Amino acid sequence: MILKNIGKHISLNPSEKSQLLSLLPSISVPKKEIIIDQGRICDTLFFVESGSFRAYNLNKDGKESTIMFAPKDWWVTDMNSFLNKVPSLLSLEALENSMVYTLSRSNFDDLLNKIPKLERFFRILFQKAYIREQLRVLDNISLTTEERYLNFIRKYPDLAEKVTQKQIASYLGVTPEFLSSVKKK
Amino acid sequence: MILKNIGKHISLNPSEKSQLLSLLPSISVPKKEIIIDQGRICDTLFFVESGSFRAYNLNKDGKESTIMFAPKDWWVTDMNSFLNKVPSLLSLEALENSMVYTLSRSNFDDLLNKIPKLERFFRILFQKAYIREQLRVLDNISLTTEERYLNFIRKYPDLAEKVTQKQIASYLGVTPEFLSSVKKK
DNA sequence: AGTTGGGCTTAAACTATCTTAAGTTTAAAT
DNA sequence: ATTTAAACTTAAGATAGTTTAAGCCCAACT
Repeated sequence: MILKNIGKHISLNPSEKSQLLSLLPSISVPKKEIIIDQGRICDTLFFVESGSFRAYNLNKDGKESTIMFAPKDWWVTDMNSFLNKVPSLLSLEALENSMVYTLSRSNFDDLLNKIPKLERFFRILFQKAYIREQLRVLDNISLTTEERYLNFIRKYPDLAEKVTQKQIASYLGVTPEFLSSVKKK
Repeated sequence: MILKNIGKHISLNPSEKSQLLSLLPSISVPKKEIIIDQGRICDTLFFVESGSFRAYNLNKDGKESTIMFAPKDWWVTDMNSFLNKVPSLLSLEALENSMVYTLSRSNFDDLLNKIPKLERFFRILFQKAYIREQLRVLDNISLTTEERYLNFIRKYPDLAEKVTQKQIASYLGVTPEFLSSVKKK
């Protein structure tokens, strides 16, 4: 699945494929396990082969904000921590039993040097990630909670069934109580 | 300035530099001129050599939302429109008399093929843009208007003086009246 | 079977933010 | 310099969202 994901944007020969896979050990993650800890430096980039994850931030008052969901076939990490070696702002938790490939920061750097085509792959990946986040910002500053909720279930219908409403509320930036009242309308 | 900007992440030889510059005509843009029109496909990537810009979206009710500011030394476009050839969601307007380099989509593709090192440059550029937008999303869903306003003037002190409060309010996602009352506190 | 805890709903009281509208200040244009 | 339009402020009343608290349902544990 990870090769197919990369194959969407670039094509690798068999030797490059095996080289890549050798630097990407996979691990299985049971439901509720946390693979990125807020406050620690995160030096691993993950690819979700199966299952799904939720990334959330906990503020000083204990309020939880869901930064992103990572369903299968997604790359995920705290990119700021991964790139700049600063403490992570988020924790990443498995929503269900999952399988991920792990790419360490040093292997990431090595891979980009050994297989320069991967620069293009990640360039496109981050370009799309940037677009996605920018659209989310626009949603956040211009739409009502109801519109954002409808957008969410339209864009991620599968996720919407898998996660709790409390988590959806914290993704939208409202309380679960208010989301509940919005849904009733 | 644009060569210095690129030099932050990769190094180009003189021939590459001249090849690059030959594909990046520069234009001067008078204050208030619009160089990206919401609704039209945007096939140009801009680099702000001097001056500054504001990108905003206008919704059906005429409400304006500021998606981003682009001060000098920034790359800017409607990335979704540029990459996917869909109508632009934003208009880009000069805040003052400015100078920009323009890179067309076809020259962009050509350059990346001719100078593969640029893949790395843009990979890093988009990686940082993604991080920035993700932090802004977290701000939007977890902070109060007051906190977001203070963050804004702390992160962009120069911009905060150059733009109107109406524009800052529409960047934060609140009305100018409310921002005014927040400032009074 | 009984208990515990989490997630969902409802409701009341409270706070944040919007809308509208008026008055004032600032900046642009003549 | 005068005029005009836009930006900023203020304030009152409306709507959106939070907080707290209670109750219900369902799954997990004892």
